[in-house]
Amino acid sequence: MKKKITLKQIARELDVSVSTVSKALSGSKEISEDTTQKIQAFAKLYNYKPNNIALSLKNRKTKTIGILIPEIVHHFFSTVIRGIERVANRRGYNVIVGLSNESFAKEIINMEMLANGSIDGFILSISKETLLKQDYHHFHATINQGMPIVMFDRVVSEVECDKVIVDDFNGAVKAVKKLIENNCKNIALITTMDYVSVGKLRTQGYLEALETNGFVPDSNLILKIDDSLNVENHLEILETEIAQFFQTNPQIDGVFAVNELYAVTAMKVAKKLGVHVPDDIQVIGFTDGVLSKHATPSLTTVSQHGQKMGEQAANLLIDRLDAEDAEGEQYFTNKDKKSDFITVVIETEIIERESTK
Amino acid sequence: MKKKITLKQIARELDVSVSTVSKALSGSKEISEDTTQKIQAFAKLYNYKPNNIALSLKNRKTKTIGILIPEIVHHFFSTVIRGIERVANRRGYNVIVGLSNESFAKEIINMEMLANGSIDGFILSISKETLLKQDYHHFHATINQGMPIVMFDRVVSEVECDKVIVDDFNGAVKAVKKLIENNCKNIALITTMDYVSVGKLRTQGYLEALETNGFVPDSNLILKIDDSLNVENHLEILETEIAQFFQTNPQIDGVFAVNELYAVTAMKVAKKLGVHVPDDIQVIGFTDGVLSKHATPSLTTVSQHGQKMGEQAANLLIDRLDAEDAEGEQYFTNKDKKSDFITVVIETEIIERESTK
DNA sequence: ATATTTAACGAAAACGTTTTCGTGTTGATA
DNA sequence: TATCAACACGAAAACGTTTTCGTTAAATAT
Repeated sequence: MKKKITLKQIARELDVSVSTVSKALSGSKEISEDTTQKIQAFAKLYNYKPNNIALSLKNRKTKTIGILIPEIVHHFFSTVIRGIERVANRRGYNVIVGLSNESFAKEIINMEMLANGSIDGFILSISKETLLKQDYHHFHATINQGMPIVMFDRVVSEVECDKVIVDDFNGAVKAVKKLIENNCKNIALITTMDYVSVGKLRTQGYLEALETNGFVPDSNLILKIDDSLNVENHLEILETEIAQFFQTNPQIDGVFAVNELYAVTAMKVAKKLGVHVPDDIQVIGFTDGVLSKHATPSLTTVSQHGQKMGEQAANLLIDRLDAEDAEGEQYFTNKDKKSDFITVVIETEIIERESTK
Repeated sequence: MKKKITLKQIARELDVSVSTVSKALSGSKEISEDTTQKIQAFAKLYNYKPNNIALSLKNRKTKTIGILIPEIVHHFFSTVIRGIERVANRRGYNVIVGLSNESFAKEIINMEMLANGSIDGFILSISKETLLKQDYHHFHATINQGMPIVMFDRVVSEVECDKVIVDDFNGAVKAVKKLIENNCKNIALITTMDYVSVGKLRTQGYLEALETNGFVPDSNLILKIDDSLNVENHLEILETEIAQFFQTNPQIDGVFAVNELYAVTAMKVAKKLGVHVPDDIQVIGFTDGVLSKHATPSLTTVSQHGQKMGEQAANLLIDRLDAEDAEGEQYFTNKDKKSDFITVVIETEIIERESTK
C-alpha cells in the first residue's frame, strides 16, 4: 500500500528543500530548469497531489459549500442539489450535505458542525420546525461570523442574506386562472398549514386569482392538511380527508393543490369516487416531479425548476465567496456594501398535461 | 462581524500560552482550577469551537466520508444517502457528495478531488459508463492509497472491498414465482441492457424462476431497453417500445420489470391498449419508490431497502475506519487480515399492492 | 580588482490544533 | 538546610502547504 506522498518526502528523496519542491511544482522560475524537471518527473511518477486539508488550513478557505436541507428523499430537493453540484463542480467547489429532517435541533447541530471551518458558505432551506418556532438565531450567528448564507425556497424575511425563491404567489395565480379559463366554477384548494411560507404564498395566490376574476372565495373549498406528520407514511389519512372533502363538496370541478402528492392523491380519490379527471374535475399541482409526469392521467403542474434554483443559489454564493477574497475583508467592512443582498425569483410556468382540458 | 475566535486569541487575551488554553478547555488537570475556570468561561462567552480543518490536519483524518453516486434525482439513491447520513451523523461523521452523472470521467475527477485528504473513505455506486468500459483502475488506485471503499448496489467482483448489495437474483425469482402462483402463463420481462450488473442478475432470476417451474423461457417475451439515454427524457420512446411489445405478444398476462419506471409505464401502456391491470395482466416491479406507491393501480414491487443499504454501507466503512486508528497501521500491514472484506446481502421481499391479484 | 547584480536555493513563518517535554515555583521531607 | 516531589505552566514540534525573506555563489559591471 502506497500512502499518499508529501512534499517533505519528495524533498528528502531528492535532497532538496520543501520550498524548492513546492516552487518547482508550481513552475516558479526561481528554480532551475534541471531541478524543476527532476522534481516534476518524480512527482508525476509518485502521483503527487497536494493535500486539500493543508491547503484549506493555509488559505483559510475550503472550497466546499454546505447544503442543509430538510429532506433528501424528495424530488424537489434532490433536484436542487443536482443544480448546486453542477455549478459548484464547474467552479471548483465541493458540496457537503446535511439533513435537518425538518428538525430545529438537527438544523442547529448540522450548522455548528459545518460552520467550524469545514465549509466556506451555506445553501439551505429552512426546516418546518424552525419556521414554526420562528427562531432564527443560528442563521444570524453564522452570518455574523462572516459565513455567507444563501436560502432557497423556504426563506424568511427576518434573515438578511441572498435568497432564491420561486414565484409561489404568481404560480398559484396562474394555475387558478387556468382552471377558471377552463370553465371551472368551484375551484378547491388543497394546501398545508400556514407556517410554511411557500404554502401560505400559494394559498394567497389562489385567493387573489379567485377575487380578481369575480369569484368569492369559499372557505369550505379550502382543505388544510396537517403535514406535521410525514404524509408519506400516512397516506390513508390523506386519502380519507380528501374523500370526505370531495363528498361534502360535490360541486367541486377544479382542484389546485400546493404540491404534487396532494394533487395525485386527489386524482386517485376522485377516480375511486367515480369522478372523472379531467372531464368532471380538473386538477393542477405544484412542483414538477416524477409523480406528475408518470401519473395516469398525467398531472398538469406549476413547474418549480429546482435545478435552476440550485444553480442560481450556487452562483450567488460562489460569486460572493470569490468577491470576498478578491477584495479581501474590505468587501465586508465596507459599510456601503453592507446589505446588498439579492433575492432571485424564478418564474414559474404551467406544464399542461392530461389532468386539465 | 465577529470572526471565529482561535486558541491563540484567547491565549493573548488572557495572557497565557496556547497550550494552557488547549489543556484548560479539554479539562486537563495539569491546569489549576482558577485558570481553567477563567479560560472556559472566556471560551464559552466567545463561543469558541475548535477549527475542524486544523484538527483534520493534525489527526490526519477528516471524519467525513465521501459518497459518489451516478445520479441524485433518483428515489433509490437518495434513500441510500439518507441511510448513510443517518449513521454517519450518529457516529460523528459528515458526508460529502459527488455525482458521476453516469460518466466515467466525472467519476474519476470526483474521486481524485476527494481522495486528496478531504475524506477518510468512500461509499459509492459505479457509473454505467465505467461498468461498460470495465475500467476499474481508479478504484484500485484509491484503495491502494489506503483509502477504504464500500460499494453498494452496482458492484463489481474485480474490486476487492466491502460491498452492500440487494439480492437481485432471488428478488427476481420471488417476483416471477409470485406471478406464476397467480396463474400467469406468459410472463414477460422488461429489462435493461446487460452491462449493468443488477439488470443482469434480475434477468437471470427471471429465467431461473421460469425454468424451475417448468416454463420454457421465450426470448420474444423479453424486452431489453437501451437505457444509455436518460429514459426520463425519452418517455415516449419507452412507451411506444412497450406498446409494440405488448401488441406483438398479446398472450402476455404477467410482467416483471427490473425497475419501477418500466413497470409503471407498462401499466400505463396497458391501460391505453384497453388491457386491465391486474385482471388481464399482472405487473411486478423492482425498487419500492414513490411511483410504485402512488401509481393507480399501485404497483406490487420487490423492495430494495435503499435506506438499509446506506446504513449498512456506512457502518461497514466506519467500522473499518475506527478499527484503523484503534489498531494503528498494524491493522493493514497485518497480512492475515488483508482481505477480510465483507459483502452484505440485503434480503428483498415482495410488497403486494394492486397490480397483482 | 572591487562592487553589484542575478540565479538558485533554503530557512522560517504561518494557518489552528494537540501533545510531549521541559522548567521554574512551591511545599514538604529528610 | 538541602532535596525532592508536586504543581502550574510554557516552548516547541507536528500535521502539509505556500510564501516571504534571506543567503550563497557565480556572473556581470565598474
